[in-house]
Amino acid sequence: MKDVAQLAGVSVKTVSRVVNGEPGASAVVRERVLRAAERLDYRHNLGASTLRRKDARSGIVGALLQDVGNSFSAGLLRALEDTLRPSGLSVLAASLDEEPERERDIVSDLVARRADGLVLMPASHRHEYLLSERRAGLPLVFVDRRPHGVDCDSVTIDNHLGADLATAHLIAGGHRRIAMLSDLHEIETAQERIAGYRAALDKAHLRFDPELLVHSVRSEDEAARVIAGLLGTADPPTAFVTGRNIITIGAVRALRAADVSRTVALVGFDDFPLADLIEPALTVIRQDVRRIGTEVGRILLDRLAGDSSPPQHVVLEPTLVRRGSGEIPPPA
Amino acid sequence: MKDVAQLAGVSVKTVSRVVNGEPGASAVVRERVLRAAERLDYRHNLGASTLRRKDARSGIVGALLQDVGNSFSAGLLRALEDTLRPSGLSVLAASLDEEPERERDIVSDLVARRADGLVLMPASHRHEYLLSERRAGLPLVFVDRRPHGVDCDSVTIDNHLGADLATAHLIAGGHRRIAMLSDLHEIETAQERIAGYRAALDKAHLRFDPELLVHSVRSEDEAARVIAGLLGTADPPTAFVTGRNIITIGAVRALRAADVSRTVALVGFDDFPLADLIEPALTVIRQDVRRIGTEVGRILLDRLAGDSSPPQHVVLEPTLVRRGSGEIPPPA
DNA sequence: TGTTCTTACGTCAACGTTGACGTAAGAAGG
DNA sequence: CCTTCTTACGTCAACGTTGACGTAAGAACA
Repeated sequence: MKDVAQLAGVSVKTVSRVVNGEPGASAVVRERVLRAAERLDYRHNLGASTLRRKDARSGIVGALLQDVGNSFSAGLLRALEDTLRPSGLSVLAASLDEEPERERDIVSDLVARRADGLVLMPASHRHEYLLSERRAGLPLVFVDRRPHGVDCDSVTIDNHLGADLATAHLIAGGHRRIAMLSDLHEIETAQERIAGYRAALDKAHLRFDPELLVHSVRSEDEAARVIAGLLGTADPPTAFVTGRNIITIGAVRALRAADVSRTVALVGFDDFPLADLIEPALTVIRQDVRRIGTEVGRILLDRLAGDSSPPQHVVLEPTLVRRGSGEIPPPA
Repeated sequence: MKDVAQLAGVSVKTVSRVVNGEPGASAVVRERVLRAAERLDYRHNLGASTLRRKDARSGIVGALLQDVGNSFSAGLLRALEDTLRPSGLSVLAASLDEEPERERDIVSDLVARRADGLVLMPASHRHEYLLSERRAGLPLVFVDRRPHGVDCDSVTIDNHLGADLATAHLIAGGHRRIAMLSDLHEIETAQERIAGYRAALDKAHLRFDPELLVHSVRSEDEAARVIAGLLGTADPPTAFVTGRNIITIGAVRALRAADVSRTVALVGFDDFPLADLIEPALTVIRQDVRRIGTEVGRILLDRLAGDSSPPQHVVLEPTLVRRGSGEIPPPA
């Protein structure tokens, strides 16, 4: 900036004015400054700028997601980006892979970077460590999972309802032995889905069989193995509810492998691209990822605009999408 | 920092030493400083730190991708993140949606943020605007598309080969009327794939029929419409090559709708989750997304470590994955 | 014993920028 | 004509941090 000022024959402050489009610089000077900046390949230093400015917005929002490579996190990231960029915010994305330690590290990095806000799909279960950031006024929006120990905004879906819908749908179709495969038990979302499953059984006065509930299924392969095992029992389930997209995929593979994909029913949690094209088309509980991301972005923007009302907890309702796999009747 | 220093009864410089883990602070003082920092909720200001430091690494790498929500960009982003984070780099991701203007805006934003490097899947066709950044030493790695007008590293796949493989595979299967649907014609990648398609036809001495080549297909729906149209002609194609994942999906839908998914062959460019589960399973040209991302990350890290050798142009070979849809023979 | 080295600090300026404030010259107003 | 206002600048300090350098006290050594 000093060099530009010298070349243009003005003071640094005038260069600053021109660069920031502030008034107080004549057209002639403005032109001269811009040419000098051009000649010297001058680039504004945003870091120095935000350091000096009072309102000091870094223009960065951190998005700590489960895995930016999977369709749920990726879709969320995209919706978030679309909502925030028009306001000049950039999104710094990170994958947590359910590792609480990573979460802490990345949060502290983002705090050190003076991120304007944080979107968190937490890997940890307790969030007291965020209290001081909240006190300092850092906007914080939880997504997909609720905050525990810190009072902040969140956007989640009604997991209980989703699993209930899935299970009840199968029951309505005549099934009485319905197995459920669920994600890591430490994840609250997974627990809620299990609760929804059990609630649907209860409502229908069906006995809960612990054999039919397998939790902490962590991979496609594991899901496939579990299903193969269940199918091999004396009194196998006639339908499955799968608690997460990768589990659903593992389930499809296992049902195919056992050649029962047209005779055993399946309702998956989470929709994904092509779910309607596989055979039979997958009946799923869909969460509107785009909507979730947009809500998160909106809340964040409101907070940044100064909204200091009490934390909101937006709970979106998932919907049942009937496509075939969930409408297979039990054997007569 | 000043406050921490005062509370701990030391100078700011000592606080700085403790915060940065530099030697020259006794255990007692260190402890006192840390406690004071804790008490005051002190957070290190990375912006100020990098401003002052000589080597001034911001720790940010920009990733300008086509759409962080689609599986290709998302997978790339994830691989990139995994490669860069161990070196303390965070990834700032952005979607370009094939809009050159966005690309410029975001690049200039990242330059102003003093990003340590840029990963670019460009929407623009000429890249001279990056010359000054390169001169300034900004590491720049193009991915999926080659740079034009700026000399920098790139990681691409051999698109010509990929389309050639796909087409030749269909020809070897007996097909003689093979249609190709391709992405936006301005995208070089799309042009290369068309060239590969034509080369395969030439090698087999098959006449190129312009009616069978449709470019600038931009959406799933458009792909479906185009295919429906082609199937309705007097001498319809017996096989399709689709130049991109969303086109492939549109094609699957159209073939299903016309009830010819088991009689018309299809080879898609780009693999995606579940491609093996649809019926018939999709034969595709697969690019190893993980590998691409890892290569990009590696090059970037090398450059940041001081490697100033001439730009590398890594070209990875895509592979044909036979699953069924591409092995359907032409009607007798 | 004096000399040199080491350790553990402190002081000060600078990184690139902008807010607060000052000022000179011309315009506007009486 | 003088006064006041406006415009177009310039000066200076400060944002939070760290590099360069200084120094006092004790350790090590001859």
